[in-house]
Formats: sequence, C-alpha cells, structure tokens
Amino acid sequence: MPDSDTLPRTQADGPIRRSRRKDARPGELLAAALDLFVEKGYAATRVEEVAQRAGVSKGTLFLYFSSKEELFKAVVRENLSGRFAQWNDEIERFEGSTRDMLRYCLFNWWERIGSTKASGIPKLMMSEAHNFPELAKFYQTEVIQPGNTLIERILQRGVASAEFRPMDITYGVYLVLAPMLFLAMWRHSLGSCCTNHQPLDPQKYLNAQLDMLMHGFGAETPHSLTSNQSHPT
Amino acid sequence: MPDSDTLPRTQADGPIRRSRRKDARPGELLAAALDLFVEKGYAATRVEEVAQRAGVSKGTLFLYFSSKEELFKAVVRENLSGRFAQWNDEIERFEGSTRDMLRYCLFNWWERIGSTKASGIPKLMMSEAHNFPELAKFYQTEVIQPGNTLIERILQRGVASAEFRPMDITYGVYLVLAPMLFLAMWRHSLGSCCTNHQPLDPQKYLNAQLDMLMHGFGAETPHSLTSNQSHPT
Amino acid sequence: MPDSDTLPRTQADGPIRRSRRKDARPGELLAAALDLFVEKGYAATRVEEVAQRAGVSKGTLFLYFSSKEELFKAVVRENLSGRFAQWNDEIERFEGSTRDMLRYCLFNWWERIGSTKASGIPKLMMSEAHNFPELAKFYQTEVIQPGNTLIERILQRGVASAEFRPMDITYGVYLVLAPMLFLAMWRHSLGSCCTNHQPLDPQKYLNAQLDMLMHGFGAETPHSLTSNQSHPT
Amino acid sequence: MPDSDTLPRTQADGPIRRSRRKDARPGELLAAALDLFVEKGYAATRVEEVAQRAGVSKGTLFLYFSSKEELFKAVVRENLSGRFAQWNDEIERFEGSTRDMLRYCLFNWWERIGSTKASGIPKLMMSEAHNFPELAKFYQTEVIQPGNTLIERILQRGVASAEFRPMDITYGVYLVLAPMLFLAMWRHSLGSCCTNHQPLDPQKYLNAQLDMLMHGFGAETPHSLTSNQSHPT
DNA sequence: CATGAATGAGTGTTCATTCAT
DNA sequence: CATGAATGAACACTCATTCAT
Repeated sequence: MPDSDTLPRTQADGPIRRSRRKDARPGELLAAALDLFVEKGYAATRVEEVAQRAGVSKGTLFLYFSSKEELFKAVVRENLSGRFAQWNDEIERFEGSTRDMLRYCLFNWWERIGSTKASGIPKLMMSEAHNFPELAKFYQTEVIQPGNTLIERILQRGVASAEFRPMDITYGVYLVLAPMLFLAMWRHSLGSCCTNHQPLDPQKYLNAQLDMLMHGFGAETPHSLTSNQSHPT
Repeated sequence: MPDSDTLPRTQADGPIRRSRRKDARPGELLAAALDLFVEKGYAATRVEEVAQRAGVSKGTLFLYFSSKEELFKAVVRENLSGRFAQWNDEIERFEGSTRDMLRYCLFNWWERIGSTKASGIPKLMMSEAHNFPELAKFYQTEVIQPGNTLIERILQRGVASAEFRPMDITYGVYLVLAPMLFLAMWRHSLGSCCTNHQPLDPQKYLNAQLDMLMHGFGAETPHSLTSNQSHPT
Repeated sequence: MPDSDTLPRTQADGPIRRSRRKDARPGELLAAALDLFVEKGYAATRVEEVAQRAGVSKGTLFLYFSSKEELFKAVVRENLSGRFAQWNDEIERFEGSTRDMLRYCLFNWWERIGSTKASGIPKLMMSEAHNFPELAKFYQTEVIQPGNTLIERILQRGVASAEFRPMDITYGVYLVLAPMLFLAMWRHSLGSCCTNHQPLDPQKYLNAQLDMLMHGFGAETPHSLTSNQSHPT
Repeated sequence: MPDSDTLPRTQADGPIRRSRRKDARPGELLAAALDLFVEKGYAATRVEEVAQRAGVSKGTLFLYFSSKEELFKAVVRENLSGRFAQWNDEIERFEGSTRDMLRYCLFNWWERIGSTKASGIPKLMMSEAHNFPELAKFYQTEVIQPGNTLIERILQRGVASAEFRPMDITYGVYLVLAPMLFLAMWRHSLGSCCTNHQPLDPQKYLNAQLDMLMHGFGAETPHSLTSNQSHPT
C-alpha cells in the first residue's frame, strides 16, 4: 500500500536521496535501522552494522542519511510521525459512537504499531531521551504532541456527545496513553525475555484496558459493555 | 580489622573481592552508579563519572567491580532488597475497604518508590533488559512476581468482598501496574525534558488513574468515588 | 569530430588522455581547481567541489585527471605560462629612470598578478612545496629563476646608471621580491580573515615599500650604514 | 631557563595536565607536534603520528590536550605568543639607538624564532588560516597583534627620538614584518627544496633588509623621495 | 589498598577513487 | 564520453581497562 506517498515531509526530504527509481536502498536501510535501534538502543547501535544489515557499505549509508541522528529521525518519521495524517483523517471520517472509535483506535494502533517493531521506538525514546535532547525534542514535536492531540479529540468528542462524563482532558489522555505505552515497553523489555509462564496476550490486555476506560469514562451507563470486547478484526 | 590479609587464601581468588568489612566504598559507588545509570542509561554512563561522584578514582572502582557490566548488575541487585515482605504485612493487616487499600497502595508506592531514586530501577530494567537477560530474569523473580502477587491479593480481596466485580485477575494486575510503571518511566525520560508545557502532576495523575480503576473495578457503584480523590497524606 | 575513436591506438594508453580538441572541459576544471586550491589549500579542497564548480560530475573529473594530485600539478603547471618573455621585453624597451622602472614593475605586477587570481599560485607553491617537491622544482625553474633574472636586470641597470649604489644583487633581488610575495600571501590568508581593523590597502603598502626601496637603493645618501651590520651576538 | 614560568596563560592552563612533576610528557608532545605541524601542515598532521613521535599512545595525547586544536594552540603559545612578555621587557629596558634596537630585534628574532622550527608556524598559519578560522583568530590575537604592537613601539621610539622620519606607523610595521615573514616562509617552502644553487644566507639577507630599513627610515637624508609615491596608473 | 597515567580498540563521519550503466 | 551510486580507508576523539607506583 502506498502509504508513504501521503507522508507529510516535515524536512527537506532527505538532503541526499535524489533519484526516485532506486528507493529500495533507503528502504532497506530504514528497515535495518529500525531493527537495530529497537534491539540495541540508539547509542549502542553502530551505523556500520546498520549498513551491513542493509547489505551496503558504511559510506553508502551516509549517502542517504547525513548522520546517525538523521537516520534515526527518518526511522521515526517512516514508522510513527508520518502516519498521523492518515489517522487524523480516519478519526474525522469515523461514524459511530466514540466508544467504538476509542476501541477502533486502540486495536488499530496495536495492529499497525504495537504489534510491529515500530513499537520499539517509544521504548527507545524513553530509554535514551535524557542523552539525546535533540532527539527528545524531535520526538516530542513529531510524535507525542500529534498523538496527544489525536487522543484529546477523541475524548472531547465523547464528552461533547455526552458519552463520556466531563473530565480533565490532559489527564484523560494519560489514561488512554499509559496502557498503550506500557504494553509497547513491556513487549520490548521484560515481557520479551523470560516471562515465558504467562506471555501477556495483547488482545486480552487491550480488551481489559478498554473495558476499564469505558467504565471510567462512561457517563451514564454504569456496568455496560463488559460482554463483547472481542476485537472485530 | 584486616586479619584476613594475613591468612592464606584457601579459596581461589575470585576476580573481585567483596569483603564485607568495608562496604562503605562499594556502597557509595553503587549509589553513584544508580544515579548515573538511571539518569543516562547504561551505555552513556562513564565509569569515571561514577568513580568521581563516589569520591574515588577510576582504578578503585575496578578494584571492587571487575567491569562496568558487573557494576551494573550489582546496582540492580543491590536495590532489589525485597521490601515486599513489609508491604505484604501491611496489606494483610490493612483494615478498611479494598478501595482504600488500593488507594493506599498506589500513593504509598508513589511516596516510597515512585517519587524516589528507587523508581530508577524499573526504568533501568525496562531500558536494558534486552542487553542483560540474566538480570532481567533475576528482576522477574525478585520484583515482578512478588509485586504481581501483592496486587493479585488486593484484587482477590476486593472480589471476595464483592467490592470489585469478578475479573481475570492476571489482566487486572496489569490494569494496576501499567499506570504506575508508566509514571515512573515518564518522569525519568521524556517527561523530564522538553515537556515544558504541562509537567504531569503525579498526584493528579494517580488520582485520575485511581478514579478510573475504581469505576472499572466497581461492582455496583456506578458513579461513585469521584469525590474524595484527595491524597490523605 | 571523434575520428581518433575509431583509429587503432598505436601508443600505450596513458592513464589519462589529454586530447587537445576538447580542452573546454579540462579548462573549466583547472579554473575551478585553481580557485579552490588557492582558497582552501590542497588538502581541504574536495574534488567533488571542483567538479561541481566546473559543472561536471566527480567521475568526469577523474576522466581528465587520474588523481587529485595530478589535478593539482596540472593547475600549477597550467598557470605558469611564462609571461616573462613579455615582461622582459617591456623592461628592455623601458625608457626612463630605473626608479620609475621599478615603480612600474611593482604596480604592474600588482595589477596583472598580485590583485588577480594568479597571485594564488605563489601562495599555493609556498603552502604545498613541501608536499610536492617535483612541483617545487618545476616552479623554481619556471618562475623563480626568470623572475629573479628580471629583477636582477633592473637592479643592474640602476647600478650601471649610478642611480643605485653598488650592491650584492642576489640580496637586492630579495629586497624587491619579499614585499611582493608577502603581500600576495597576506591577502590570501591571514589578511583576508579576521584582520578586520585595517585591511591593508595594497596601494599604500606598495608605495611604502617602494619608497623604502628608493631610499635604500639610492646612491647619493651620504652616511650609509653599510659597514658594521655584523650581528653582535 | 624557566621561560615558561612567565608565560601569560590566556586560557585555563591546559584543562587536563595536573601533576607538575611529569611535564616531560607534554614537552615531548609539543616538540613532536611542532615538528609535524610545520612539516606537513595542520590538517595533514595526524594526532596519532604526533603521539607516536613523542613515544606515547593516541589516548595519552588527549590526556594532555583536549583536542587537536588545543594541541596546536599550545604549540603556538609555547613557541611564539608566550615570548612576547620577555621581548617587550627587553625592548623597554633597551638602552641605545633605535637603529641598534631594530637591528637587535631582527637578529634576535632570527636566532630564537627564524632559525628554529618555530618559524614554520607563521608559514602554517598563512597556508591554513582560511580553513580554520578559529585558529586564525587565535593567532591574530595571540601573535600578530602583540607582534605588531612590539614593532610599533620601536618605530614610535625612533620617530620620537628623531632618528626616524615621521611615517604612517601602520605601514611602517609591514616594512619590518614583511622581510621577516618572507624569510620564514621561504625557508620552509621553496627555499628548503631544490634551491641548492644559492641557499640564501639568512645573515646576509637580514643585513640587507636592515640596511634598507635604515636608509628608508633614516631622518636626515636631504632629498627624500617621499613626494611622488602616487601610482601612475 | 588506592591511585591516575597510559593504553588501544572502537565510533561517527569524510572523501578520493572506481565502475556499471 | 559522462554519470553518480557505491566503496572503504582514514581521521579525530572516547572510554573501559590495566598496572606501576
């Protein structure tokens, strides 16, 4: 799917890449970089290893990305921030109850982000934000703020339609965000190794969190949607 | 007294002697290391800085810890002195509603762990679990499982007393855990830098989460405990 | 017309063909290279920048010059097209006092060489002579010696006509040469950056030097201190 | 001689070197650095080579000098700028004619700077000033300005005592400076290779220049050609 | 025991050079 | 002929680790 065609290019489109016909190279590099960044962290990832995994030389990498930092930013754009435009669209076009919208959002996030390697990026940022303030600021602007705005809209819609009770939206956002980020972090850290007894089924986890949110946000329906949390997908 | 210095060593010299009589030095080193590892992550922490903060030379550090990796492991292990025994006691002795018990637990955790340096340990584990699987396993058994058990007990008490509706306890635990860990990590990473607009007031955050849990867990009270979220402390 | 392309090559292919029929390309490259070598020095000049300024690709540059070093040598050699023949003519035809001749020479040099890009060549040679001894030797025979001879003739003319007092011509040449070369180098280096206060007006500078030479060379001066220059130490 | 004790330390005294008893190391490094910088230029000199020539490892060099740039600055301070204090003293204490003072200065400069490797530094700066504006600014402040001031004082003294005729001091400085710098540059570039025919005897050269200056600066000469310096073009 | 000087492998980045198209 | 994508050898600088004192 030509998702990337609609990506909003926030920077001058990669200072280097010129020819359109051979975008395979940057793509492979971005994939390799995502893998390694998520696996080893930003600092511990060596650019040469990224290049090797993409099957090119170190010099070639710098042909497409002017620095390690730009490479990372490109990874974030490719996997996270570049998708908000589409998501905002989907939210705006969504017809149905805000509860369904919220459910749709969570499970959609899970499918497109949470269950993929992309969910390693938030974990990475949490781990390394302190050491790379430039990247932290970038992430703040490109991911956190759009994400928060997205959730805010949903909550405001719910409050406006009287589905949700009035709330402090700022902390309402955290009520939605925390479970998602926790899930992402868990999968990429403690959950991925040695928690073999009870592997935390994401579907069940998200259903539980969603059920909880419904009750918490719910305005009048006291003990309602506890039955059919099954994910429609 | 250095009696043992004159005794013939009957055991093969382990690479690092952790003599018990002078724990002052290792203690200061471990404290300094905790600070720095939490603040900057494993890779970005320089052993020299750890030594400086502990007031000793780099060489001395290596006298006590044979490598940076060993230092890191020691830091994590050292800070896992189980407080769970005490907490389990407190829980068992607790008289009052399970809702109050839950509230007590969260705010207590915040005061004793979340708001202190100790909350850096979970952050460390989340960040570095991938690179130190043995430590992760250790953390799993020493912290995760006891913690989960503690929360499980609370939930089971609530269900038993019909305060909480029946639930899948396994995922109920995550409903409680996720907001706490998210708070701890957020404060140590993205929340501490460049989120200048709204610094996430922990009290408000925990109240919101608690309110949410109460609604979610609540069995019959549809719109109840929304009044007294004020932290008793 | 590419006739020669179809002819069998009777000579061993030199690594670089410098065909005369399309000197446009090498010419532009040499001009661009001169600019950049003078401005930034040999090491700091990137061949890609040279190619860009000449409007061709990096690969094309290497089509004409087998290496950066060869390019540099070509730049220096190319710009040593002896103007000395013409100057010698002018000097020989010059009618007037030798003082005027000397003045004419200095200001003429300034106009044709010193103030133009050509003054970059002496700077290049001074800067890089150590790294390119062959070039230095070449420069020595092609520029230094003819130049010295030219100045020698002027001085000898002055001495012959009794305008100048007798002198060791060899060092008299340096008296004329030093100020000129100093001016050329100064403008291309320290004088061009950060000497913001007083940008060294070349006219004034040359006038001052010339005035000095006139006094120094002047024959009639009564109490010339030419006797005891011996260094006291 | 404890020259260095009187050096004005313009920066916080070398951020690293702490123990006073082992200054051998920095000294050897500075000597090696001077050698190589002069021989190969700033950019082309590899710090590892400096370290090797000093008999230490690359890491050790960075123990004493925090960067290549600081190393270079230290070399300049050690060999040039650090000596102005002493020279200014000598000038102020000098008793005798200003002509003798000027002669003393030139020959003294030759002995202490011109004839040593230190004279390679001005050449180096001329060659690389464009590429390292930081260094150029440093050199401007630490060497050129003090040097100019020193010469200005001499000239002003001569004018004040009526030994020298009135002059534009700014360009008078260049009259003194140009021959010295030319000599330094010549020795380190074209003069050092392949000019084997006539090796430019520095004593003779300086005497000739000095003689010239004396005549040029001389006050009493009756028919000074100061009138027609106007450029005929 | 404690030090801190010394080390050298490793990291991000640059750039002359090559070569398939 | 001309291109520009690809390369890999360097380089400045860092930092965990060692060891003589």
